[in-house]
Amino acid sequence: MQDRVAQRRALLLVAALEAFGTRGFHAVTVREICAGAGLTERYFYESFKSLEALFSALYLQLNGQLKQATLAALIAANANSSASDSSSRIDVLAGAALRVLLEFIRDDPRRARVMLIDAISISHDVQQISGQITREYMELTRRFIDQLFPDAASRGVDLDLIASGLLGSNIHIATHWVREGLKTPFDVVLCNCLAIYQALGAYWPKLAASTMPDKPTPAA
Amino acid sequence: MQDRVAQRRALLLVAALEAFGTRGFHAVTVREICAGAGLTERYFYESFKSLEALFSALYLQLNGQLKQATLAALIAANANSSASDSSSRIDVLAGAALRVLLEFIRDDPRRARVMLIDAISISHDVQQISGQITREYMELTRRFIDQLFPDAASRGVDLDLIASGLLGSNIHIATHWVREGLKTPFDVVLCNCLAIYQALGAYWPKLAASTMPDKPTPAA
DNA sequence: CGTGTTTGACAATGCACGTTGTCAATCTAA
DNA sequence: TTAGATTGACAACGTGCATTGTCAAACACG
Repeated sequence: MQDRVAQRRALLLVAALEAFGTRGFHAVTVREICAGAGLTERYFYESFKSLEALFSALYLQLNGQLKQATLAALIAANANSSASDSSSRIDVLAGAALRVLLEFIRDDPRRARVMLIDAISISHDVQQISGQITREYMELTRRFIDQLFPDAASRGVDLDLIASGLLGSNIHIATHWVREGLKTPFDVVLCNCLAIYQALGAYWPKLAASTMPDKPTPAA
Repeated sequence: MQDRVAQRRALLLVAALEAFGTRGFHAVTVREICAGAGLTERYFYESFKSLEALFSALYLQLNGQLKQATLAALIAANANSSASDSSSRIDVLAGAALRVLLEFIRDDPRRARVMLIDAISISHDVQQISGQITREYMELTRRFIDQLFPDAASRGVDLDLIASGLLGSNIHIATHWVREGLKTPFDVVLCNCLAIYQALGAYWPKLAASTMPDKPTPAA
């Protein structure tokens, strides 16, 4: 009965989120997962080839949820602000995406451990997946910037790097937030994440205008 | 002879950088470390209680080097630019610190794996250390901002969060850089890292002036 | 020289885990 | 009811590793 198999698989994923999300990937064993899911080892191998495979499945599941929510929010936000200036479109679009991300983490901080911390340090296979997903988010950010400031591809400015930096700032702020027990109010976190986008948005025209002046290069 | 012990310890640290920095902490065994160092297991336990202890020692060593170089560069840069406006002091100070960081990574990318990737996902003990060090860098960044823009502690702006974000952008850009084989030119990476600081610096006065307006809050 | 310490190679132990297998209990369907 | 599939508890095997121990060679120094 394939229904039953899928249900067990789902149970395993729930147990995986609990185990990986609280103790971290490398502190978890197959037996623990099975105990958490109320199943025996046999049913683990029924659905997953290894712990890594389970982790990958969980990671992909979480990312699917987040991506779907993000895209939905972006579409909704875009509809509401089609005729605004660049500055307030940043507020609306980046704000909507950031809100979804932070809610996703706040609603279940175990996700942060899985998606933001462990995913990048496990085996090569998982790093491959995480790298791919990171690139997707970078691409989203890059297009976002590119659309708002078509003149941004000026000399010396690398949109991929800026996008990577923005992504990194979100990731780091979110993990730091979780690590401190979410004690900083949600809106404060959101505002300050957004402030970095806003600052870059405000600064961008200047960047595009100037030729990115050489900095003093004291003794390489 | 205590000289000999210290020398073996140093050999182990060299081997640790190679092993941890290329294959990652969890893919490394005591035996591999010993083989890499040309020593036998006994001398491992002579200097370290466990692989984790070795990793911690390596991590602290690398951070000591980086911190020392960073502070030296900041002092030197500060001396050269004591009488400039805020904007160019950002260029000089943040540029100097960023240059040191990126050189540190470029000169030996294995350090990135140890310091930026693995350190945050290993056992609780190591995470404690890494959290402490992260806080140090955040504190440095925070003071840096605070000094340049004393009016920055305005309503809704959390300097810790901004500092965390800046740190995260540097970390993410650096790891991304390494992951792509350092193919992006050094100066481009530096400029774009710096651009985020510059953007925030330019944006800060506006932030402090306005009351951090409420963003539209579409369906929390 | 020769004694005691340091070194190097490696065997031995023990543990934790992944993985597969056994077997009886339970459920399903005719 | 009964044959066959499904389930659950758990034993069994093999592996890989950390950690400790053995022993002989090399060395340091009186």
